[in-house]
Amino acid sequence: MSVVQNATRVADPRIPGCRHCPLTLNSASSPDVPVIESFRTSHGRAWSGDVIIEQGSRRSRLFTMFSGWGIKYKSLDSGERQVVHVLLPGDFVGIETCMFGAAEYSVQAVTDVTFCNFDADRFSEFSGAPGIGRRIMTMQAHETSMICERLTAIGASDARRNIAHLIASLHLRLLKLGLAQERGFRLPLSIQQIADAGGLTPVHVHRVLRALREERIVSLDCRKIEIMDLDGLRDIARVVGMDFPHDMML
Amino acid sequence: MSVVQNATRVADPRIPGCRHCPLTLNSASSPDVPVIESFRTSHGRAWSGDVIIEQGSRRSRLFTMFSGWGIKYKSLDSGERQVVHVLLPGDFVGIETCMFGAAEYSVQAVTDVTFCNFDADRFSEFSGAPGIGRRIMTMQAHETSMICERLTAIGASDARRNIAHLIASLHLRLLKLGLAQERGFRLPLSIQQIADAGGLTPVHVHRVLRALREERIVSLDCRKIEIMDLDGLRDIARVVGMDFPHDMML
DNA sequence: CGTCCCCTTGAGCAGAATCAAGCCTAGTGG
DNA sequence: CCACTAGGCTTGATTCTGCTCAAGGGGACG
Repeated sequence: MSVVQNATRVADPRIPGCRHCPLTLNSASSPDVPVIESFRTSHGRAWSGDVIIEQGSRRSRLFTMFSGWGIKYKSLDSGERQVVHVLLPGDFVGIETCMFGAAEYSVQAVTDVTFCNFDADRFSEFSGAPGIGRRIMTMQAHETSMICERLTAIGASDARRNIAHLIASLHLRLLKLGLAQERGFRLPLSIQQIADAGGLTPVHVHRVLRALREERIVSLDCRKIEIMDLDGLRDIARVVGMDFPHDMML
Repeated sequence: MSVVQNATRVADPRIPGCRHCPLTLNSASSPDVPVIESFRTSHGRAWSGDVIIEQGSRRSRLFTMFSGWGIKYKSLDSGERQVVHVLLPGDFVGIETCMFGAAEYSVQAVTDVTFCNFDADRFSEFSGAPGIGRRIMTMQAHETSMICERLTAIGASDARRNIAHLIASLHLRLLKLGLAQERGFRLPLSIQQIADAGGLTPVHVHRVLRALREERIVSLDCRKIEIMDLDGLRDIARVVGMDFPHDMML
């Protein structure tokens, strides 16, 4: 769980581009693409467990996830931590470090991860470029919307809906990325990380998952989610607002 | 608690402009201001308890709070609701209704409220205008950051820190707006609304507040917060990251 | 003066946390 | 090749934080 120092500069010629990145997605012919490309600096790579951005750091970073899973979390002095967002391919990371000059969150690689770096020092030039600002705004709004759903699932629901919502919303995101089947998907988060995302203890998460398995809704085994009853799952998870899939406005 | 239909069109010549609005704050001489003004359509007004935006509504709305308090919340079918953000003068409301075409949250007036409307139909033109996109992005990022702090206070803390954090962060925001004293401020939220913001029950909120009063930290009486021990309050409330006041980058 | 609403307080309950132990797998070193 | 260790998952027993239910009190308003 060491802090990555030089991941930024590890270029990997095998990475062709951000297939999933909403910055460029479905925009092959857009005039914005060359602009975006001109701010891309390098590719990076981190290993499972590495802390890619450390809360409190004054270093600005900006990248899009290319492959793998990450978590964005806040730590408390008490040792608790709250996972605020799960990072998947395509996610844009580090805007706050550019805007506020310091990292409000830590970012940790859950699996091995590859990402595409942007020139954080030229963020304001980048975000001010015609067309780009709106793309960033849209991704931001999308992420905020997901965070609010988590907030609601944690604050206004019991552990059962909380966990169900976490699974259902990850499933939805992965489906859109083509990284999940209807029937299930690989969930590389540890029970501890799931607990940190749900504001629960690992012990209790386990009990909830066992209950959901016994009810033949979902089961988690060997880091794989098997969805036995998708409708049932979504029914438990339902947070009003999930009815609006808010497709990207790009 | 009726839904406001025509609040949008109630112009009030007494409202001179958005004194607190970060869209225009400290920017009297900026070339962006005339652009911003050209998208302002009217002033609005709503009364305590009015629902200004109703979750699920397909009507796009865009306004900045001019005076008064509001809450932005998500409702669940179970009848629970989660307050996601407390709206204060200067806050920019409704971006999601413009971007996603539907309201993911309800917005309710806590006190009587006045606000400045923008032309929601021309949102994409507005946000694409040079200089404006970045201003909106910054406000968005700022709000998201506050929501994440709430998420952390709710998910990774006990009720005591949760409530302390709510009070301390409102205090900080109000101080910046010049709407609070060091020693206290008016808090027009009902216990029920505080509970909805904290993911707690009114009964328990009350008990926590009583404990905080008995410890001579803060007391809430007649909708007024009296801060008896500011350092103590901030110490309880501490979420790492509150150390970075992330001043507006405008 | 009565009604309504919200705040306040108490008693009892339950959902989730804590504590603690056993298990399984992967990794390490003899 | 096997013994040993470490970390994470699983489970049970117990504790406690926060919820539910219920009843009393006080201010606003008709």
